[in-house]
Amino acid sequence: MSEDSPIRLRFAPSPTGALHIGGARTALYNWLAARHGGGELVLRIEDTDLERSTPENVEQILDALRWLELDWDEGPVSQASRAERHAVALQQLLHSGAAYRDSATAKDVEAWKAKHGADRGYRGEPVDEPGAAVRLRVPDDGETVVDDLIRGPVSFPNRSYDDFVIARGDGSVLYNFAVAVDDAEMGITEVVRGDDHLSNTPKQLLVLAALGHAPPRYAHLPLLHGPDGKKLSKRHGAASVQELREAGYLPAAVRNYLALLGWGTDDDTTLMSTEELVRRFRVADVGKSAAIFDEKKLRWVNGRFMRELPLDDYAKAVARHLEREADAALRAACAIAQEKAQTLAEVWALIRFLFEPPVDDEKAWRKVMTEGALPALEAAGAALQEAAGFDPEAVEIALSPLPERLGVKPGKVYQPIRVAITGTSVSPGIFESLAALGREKSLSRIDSAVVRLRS
RNA sequence: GCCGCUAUCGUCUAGGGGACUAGGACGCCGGAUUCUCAGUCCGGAAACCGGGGUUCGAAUCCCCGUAGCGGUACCA
Repeated sequence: MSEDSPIRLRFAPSPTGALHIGGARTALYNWLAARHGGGELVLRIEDTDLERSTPENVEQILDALRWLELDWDEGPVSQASRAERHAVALQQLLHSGAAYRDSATAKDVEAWKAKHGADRGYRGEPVDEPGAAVRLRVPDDGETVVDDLIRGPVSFPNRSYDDFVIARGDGSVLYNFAVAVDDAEMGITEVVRGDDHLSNTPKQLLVLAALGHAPPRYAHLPLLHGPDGKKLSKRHGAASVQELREAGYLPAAVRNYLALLGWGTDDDTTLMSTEELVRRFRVADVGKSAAIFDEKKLRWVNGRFMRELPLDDYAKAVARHLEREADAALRAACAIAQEKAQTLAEVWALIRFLFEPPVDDEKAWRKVMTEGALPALEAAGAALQEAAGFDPEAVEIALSPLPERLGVKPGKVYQPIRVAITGTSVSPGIFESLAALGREKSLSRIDSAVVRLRS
């Protein structure tokens, strides 16, 4: 392994829909490996599958990568756009005899296997039909070894592989062929991708060998599973990057959490800046077993990142998520809520009362507005009316003598106030909340509550 | 069926023959912070898939089994 020559990696998603969390992690690992090693990252879109590869799907993936703040040095290169290069390589194999045309259908292959045994790959007969599919000749003996950076050498018996199709009858080329050609011609030195490609790698190695190309180094990442141990999918909640964004997670937190899924530091560090991730990440240190995506831990990581954000950045992130202006009012609101939310989506419930009338939470009202509530609110209103100022300290000075004076526990005073000004029983600190609301609105909301209690 | 990968607390992991009475983190449970919720702090329960080897000694190495996952398309 030469550390001296610059490495070149690629992230090569197929645009069949939104970018999945698994795909996002693969992108992240490629990005971290490239940045760590001072190498280059190429973005290649595997769009040789005609129907499913729509421009919308491609845009969705680019969008997700941009949101994650994972940049690339080259591309996006459309694999389909390299069709001419693929055709040249295909001709080369046809001429050398490494590949041949075969008219066998899937059914024929099945029948062949029924006859020859399931442990033996299909071997066809060359035909002289221009419209027949092209298969690569696979040796009957020996084995093909994938020297995996994560798993070590993994060998596959050649005879268990079919002479697989590398080009359709119409001349369009198939995945395992296109990938091998592209990786070689684009000068990729490390292929970091999902485990689901491990069994396909020998085919790519065979193509590379037939073409006379040296193979890149491979690293196959363990797959990501949902909480039920099955492959991650829509039914597991937030399964795509888009959903993560909508759920109010911070890109930096997502990067941190995703990095930890399958990779850990030997000193148990959990929270890391992206710079630290880049500095410490090594593909060879990635674990071998599948990991389960646990949104609870992501929430915790996200909460930590949110609390550490400078107020300005915090307000901007909240504003973007709420699609509002990051104005002074929002900043002030964020200031009292920052310690309490784990996701951007949770912030609004905490600060809503500053922008809209109290919410209608009947349950909270019934629970809090009991006998002692009326006198408490009347006393609070009077005290706030006379308060020397209306910053949190002044509000506290005005209110703190009330519990003792009324002979009740503090909660009996503060909770009714909370419900009166916010409509519900959960909010930021009561003094901060009152101060942020302002004297006028605070008094009028307390008044309204008093009126309602009297009726 | 065939080929392959994987297997430490519920989850993410540390561990690469003796330092392991198996460590950390999330989550969970309990306590504290006497304004809610959250946060923070303290404490607790919780794991080496099973069976054989190798070795003075195995979570660590080997084999078998079991389970999970992946591949096996003229999909990517």
